[in-house]
Amino acid sequence: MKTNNKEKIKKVALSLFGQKGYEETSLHDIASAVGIKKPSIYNHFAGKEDIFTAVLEDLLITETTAYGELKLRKDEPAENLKRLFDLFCSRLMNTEEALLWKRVTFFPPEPFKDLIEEKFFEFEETITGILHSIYEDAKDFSGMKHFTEPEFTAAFLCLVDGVFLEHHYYREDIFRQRMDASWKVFSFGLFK
Amino acid sequence: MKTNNKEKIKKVALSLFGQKGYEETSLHDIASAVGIKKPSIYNHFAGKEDIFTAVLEDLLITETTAYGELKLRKDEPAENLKRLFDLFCSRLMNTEEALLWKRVTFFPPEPFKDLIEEKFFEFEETITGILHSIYEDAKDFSGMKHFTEPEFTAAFLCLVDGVFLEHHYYREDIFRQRMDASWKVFSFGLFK
DNA sequence: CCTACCGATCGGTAGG
DNA sequence: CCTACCGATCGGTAGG
Repeated sequence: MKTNNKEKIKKVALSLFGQKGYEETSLHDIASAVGIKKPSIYNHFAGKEDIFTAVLEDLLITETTAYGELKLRKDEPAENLKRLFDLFCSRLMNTEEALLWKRVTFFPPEPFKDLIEEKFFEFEETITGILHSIYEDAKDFSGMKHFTEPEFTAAFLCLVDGVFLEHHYYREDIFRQRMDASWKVFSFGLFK
Repeated sequence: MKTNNKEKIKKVALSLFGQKGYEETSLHDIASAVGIKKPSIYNHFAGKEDIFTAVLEDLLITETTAYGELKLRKDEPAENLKRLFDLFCSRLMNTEEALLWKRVTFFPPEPFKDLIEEKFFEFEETITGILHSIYEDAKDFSGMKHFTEPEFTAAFLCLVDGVFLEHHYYREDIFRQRMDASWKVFSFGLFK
């Protein structure tokens, strides 16, 4: 049984950076959660910043893959948009990645400001790409009111950003009610 | 000319806590921005936590006052809702309080979790109260589609939460476009 | 309001 | 993978 402490460190760091933040998580915290002593971390990583970089890289791959696997159905824009919304909400509620992603996109630790901004726009392009396909279907679809693609995209991203933030504030049952109500008004606004 | 360093300390702390966060702001940072040495802070406050508590208290008073002064017009629900939305957006863009409020509601420093949660619900009640008056006007108003009050409230709060978050990500010109597009879809959803 | 100092904790290194 | 240690920085105190 190989222990593979390098993977363990990344896993623990993902969790602790998400819960407490980068600066508030010490290498001692990480090491003791893994079951080793602090200096042993340096066998696997060049330092604390190196751990963060590795964790963030894994996170982006995980997220991009998850959205890339979303199956869209031809000529079903309303259905497709709902699927994207549901995938977003479920990842938000069920993955450790979401917590760290929320933290670092909102309040990036100083040394990583540029890196995180870059990753943020990379991730947003993935979502924007999916929205583009859906819009292409929807613009000729009689069921949708007239919106430009930037309006369509902006309104959807604002909806998910609102949901994203509220997931942080409310208990799950209240959160679900709010999510449903917001979706209802949004889809009433978008579709005839 | 009285220097009034106690007020200076609060002002500087509001700004630094907002920009860098509570844990990442040192008493040395605060003191040197005020133009004094670190131990002199203890003439005005019992410690770092005491400064934070005082700043947060002032912040809540400022915000509650600002929303309390919002003038609503009888039987103009759509107009009133837009005013509330605009007040929210303008405070978001123009006050230092908004940055600190974003930070601490989203990722409260450990020692203040309970205090901040309490203040959060207190502030939300202020907004919910305003939305209640607007809904009372709107529910008999033929221009609004049928939504329950919880749906109405949830959808509005999700909209402003989305805007709140996006203000952080985008430059002002892009932010304004997104804000306008989101409001457009939202109001199409709410009103006939 | 200051200088001088405290114990604790941080990321990181030496050396095995 | 460990023990033992480093210089820097933290919040806070003594004493004037």
